[in-house]
Amino acid sequence: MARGRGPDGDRSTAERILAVAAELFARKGFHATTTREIAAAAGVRGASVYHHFPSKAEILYEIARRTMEDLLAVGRQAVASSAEPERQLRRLVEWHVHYHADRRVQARVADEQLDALPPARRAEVVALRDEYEGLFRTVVTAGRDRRDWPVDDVAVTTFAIATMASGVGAWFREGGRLSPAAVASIYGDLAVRAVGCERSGAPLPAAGAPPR
Amino acid sequence: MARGRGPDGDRSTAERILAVAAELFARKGFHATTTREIAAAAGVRGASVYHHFPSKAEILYEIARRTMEDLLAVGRQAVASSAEPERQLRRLVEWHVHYHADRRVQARVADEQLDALPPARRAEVVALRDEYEGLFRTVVTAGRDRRDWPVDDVAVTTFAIATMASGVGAWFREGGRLSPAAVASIYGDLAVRAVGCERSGAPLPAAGAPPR
DNA sequence: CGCGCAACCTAGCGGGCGCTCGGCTAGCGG
DNA sequence: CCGCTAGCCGAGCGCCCGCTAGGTTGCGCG
Repeated sequence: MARGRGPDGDRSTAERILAVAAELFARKGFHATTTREIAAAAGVRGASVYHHFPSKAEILYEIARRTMEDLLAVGRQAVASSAEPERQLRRLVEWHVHYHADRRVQARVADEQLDALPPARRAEVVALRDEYEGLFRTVVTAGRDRRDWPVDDVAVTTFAIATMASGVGAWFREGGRLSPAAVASIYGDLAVRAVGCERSGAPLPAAGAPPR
Repeated sequence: MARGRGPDGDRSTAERILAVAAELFARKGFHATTTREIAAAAGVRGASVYHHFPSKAEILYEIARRTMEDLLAVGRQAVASSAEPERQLRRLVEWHVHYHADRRVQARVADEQLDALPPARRAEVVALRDEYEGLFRTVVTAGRDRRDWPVDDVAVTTFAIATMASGVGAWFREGGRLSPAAVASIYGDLAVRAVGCERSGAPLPAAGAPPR
């Protein structure tokens, strides 16, 4: 039967499990969250969770993989949106921050809970993450080589900017003082100034939402 | 007896427990670490741990509190070392990074595992952390008001810089390509440029180690 | 209608967890 | 030389974890 559907129950049970598990993993961590809690939050009994997922770890994997795939797609479009390194970096950071603000729960899980995955699954997600970080590295390298950004060390600088931009997930709350777009713009400014390119630059045509 | 002491056994058992627990908490997280693992790594049996600490959570608390107290002391000296906001910010970031590189295990635990503490203990450590973050906020505010740094939003900027500087604990390894001082200097540059103060500035008399 | 199966349930297994109990032992003060 | 105690241990308690077995329900469909 399809009991979960209808006016009150939203989406399918599997999707509801993913949503509430992400919330719990983000708030308490993977190991501190029990399958019974996930089940209760999703409105089913413990055993029913295992009708949709083979293990607790696979729930985490599904959340993390989807999120990294989304982020990678957004990042690729950010880089493709211009040939100018400064614009590429600003868009990368803005969309990264925007995504982390919009979907902060999933993004935090994907950033912080990977160590809880079994090695093979962890490797899959880390591969996606490395590919994503490669976008930042490429753009910073291009800025240094073609636009003379005063970047001491590409690897360190890249990682520092990515870390900074991900940090937004730790404090951002929907409906707070600042909109996702406003926060994204602030982080974009910080990033382009940090790498030392001169122009303060108009914050791009629109600091708008990432695609999808 | 004082069995643990001597040529091979280092320090007291209590200190050894704190050291190996920090290592395990940093690598696998608090909830994924068992008291039996801590005991084995410290060279004692499980029951002996409870001769020195009343609970696993109190071990985490001791690590986190000590670390935040150290960091706060270092940060206060960084601010006191100059009256010029740019120098204060650079020193704050450099010493923060240097500390995170030198004691990355403890620092990561203090940054990332606080949610595992019981509420009262968590509040104590968070109070120290808030005081520490206040140093950054004060310096950024001073730079904006007295030196016209183009800071859009003090709270967001402060948090972004602190997040960036803490991120060094995720990748730094002793004996790698860069020394703690070199990494600290790079992060110092990134921070002062990010807030938009003009001078590239000599990297201060010495980007040396923090006190203590 | 009545079969098949997706969805969900109740009940509970096996195991590892944090932690405790009571006892042994070595070194120290008197 | 004896008694005290800090330090450590073996044994194990009680709990709750991830997960499973097997049954029930009711919709989709021929």
